[in-house]
Order: sequence, then structure tokens, then C-alpha cells
Amino acid sequence: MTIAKYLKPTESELEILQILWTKGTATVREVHEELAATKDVGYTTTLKLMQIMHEKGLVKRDDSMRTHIYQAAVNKEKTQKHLLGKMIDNLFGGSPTQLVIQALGEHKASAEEIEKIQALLNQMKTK
Amino acid sequence: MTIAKYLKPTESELEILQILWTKGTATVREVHEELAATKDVGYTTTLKLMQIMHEKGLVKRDDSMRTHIYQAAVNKEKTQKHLLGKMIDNLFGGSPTQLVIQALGEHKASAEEIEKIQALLNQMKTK
DNA sequence: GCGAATATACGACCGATTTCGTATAAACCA
DNA sequence: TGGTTTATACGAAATCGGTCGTATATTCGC
Repeated sequence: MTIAKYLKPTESELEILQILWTKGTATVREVHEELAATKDVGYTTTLKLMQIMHEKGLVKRDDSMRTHIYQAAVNKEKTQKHLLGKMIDNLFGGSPTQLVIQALGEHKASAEEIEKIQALLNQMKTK
Repeated sequence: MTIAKYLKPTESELEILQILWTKGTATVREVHEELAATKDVGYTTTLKLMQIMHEKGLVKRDDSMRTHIYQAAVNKEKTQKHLLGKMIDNLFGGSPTQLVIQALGEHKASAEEIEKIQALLNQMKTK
């Protein structure tokens, strides 16, 4: 099993990872309740998903107590980067610039955020 | 079946859509040959995929001749925008800027492309 | 004309993902 | 203490994406 596999969670796994990234640690029930707030899903489904994620190495858990405590085992930024790379390949013909242009064009950014991006671009140009 | 469904093509479907977006129209064989240049895949696999895409409404076809002529039935920019929006929500906490920063930081862009993005940013600021 | 090449149609399979029912054990509490 | 609640484990079914084999029809070239 390759590293890339760990960085390619499924949609459902990604939902759970986001919760774990935000909360730090959480029980199955906590994760489930957050999921159940926006979608109709059974408790054992969430449990099974998290067990599979554990097998895959996507999450770590402390099972020294009856109620296991989970946390993400994959890095958020690395996962973002990986999925972003895939999207660039699959949807933007391999051009990150095209993606950036679409993202900026279609979704609002504040003046402050624009400044931040411009600073980054200037930094890139000087190298 | 909802519109949103049409805008969520699978990876393989996206590969085919990209070819169709570029070529405008194409036969199964043309699409297949472009795919086969980079991956090992059988002709009937490509055919089946395109037939399924036709059922789903992702592509249109002219089947008045023996060799059918295909073209994309979904808009490129709309599809990009839709999937990008989902990724921003799901993976970047709703911040397009975060996505842009990740994309720029992790994937190389040429000086020329950087200029293009900067021009776009300047344009956004003046509004 | 006839065999080879090329086209679509269609069904089946495989692996992965997702869903959930059920079994079982532990903890809680009236 | 005994019933209810809450936890994990596990297996099985349903679905989906991707792959290909095979059947069949059409067209091409000698």
C-alpha cells in the first residue's frame, strides 16, 4: 500500500477527517452526531467507516477505554495538496494557473486576502 | 436525476470530457487513442464509458452514421466552478484564498502565468 | 464477393465504498 | 440486581466505477 493511498480518502472519509481536523480528538458518537446534523446516516455506518479508516491508517485511536478516542493520522495540508494536484490534473489540464484563475474569478476574496496572494506572487517572481 | 448529478463526473469521465472540451467533437476511436497514449486501456472500455456518459447526459452524440460523433454536453467552466466550489467548502473551510495559496505554493507556475494572475488580482482590487 | 477490420451493444465480473443488521459486552441506574 | 442504554465487532448486501469479452452488424480492400 502506497503513501498516496493514505492521502486519497473517499468522500465519506474526508467528511470524517474534516471533523477530526477541527476537533483534534473525538469519539465515534461525537463524529456521528456532527455528521447526522447534515445527513441521514446510521450510527453503525459511521462506526464502520471509522474502523475502516483505522485499518487504512487514516486515523489513530486510543482503545484503552471502552469508548475509543479517535484522531486524524494524516496531515491536513498534505491531503489538501494531494487532492488539489489531482484536481489540477483531472479538471484543469495540468495547469495550476487555470485553477487559480477560476478560483479567483468565481469566488469572492477580500481585499486583504488579495494582498496576501499578491505578496506570495511577488515572492515567487523574485526567485 | 438532478443537474448536480451531471456536474459530478467520475475521474474517468473527466478524462474523456477534457478531450472532448479540447477537440469539440470526436469519435470513440479518437478519444480512445488519446487516452491510450497515456494509459493502458481497452477500446471497449472507452466505448462503454462514453455510452454511460451519454445515458447520464454528460455527452451528446450524433448517431445518424455508423461511427457516432460525440461532444461534451456539460459546460467546462461550469463543471470546473462547481467542483472547485465543493472542494473549497469541503477541504478549505470555505476560503478560496486558502486554496489559491496552497495551489500556488505547491505547484510551479511560469513567470508569464504569474503576471496573468497578478493582472486579474489588480482588476479585482479596483472594483 | 468475401474475409479482415472496425463499429456499437450488452452483459458480466471485480474491487472498493457505503450501508446497515445483528451479536455481544460493558456501563448505567432505578 | 436486572433491564435499558451505549459501546465495539463483524458480516452481508447494495451500489458504483472500471474493465473487458463476446455478439453482431457494417464497411473496407483485395
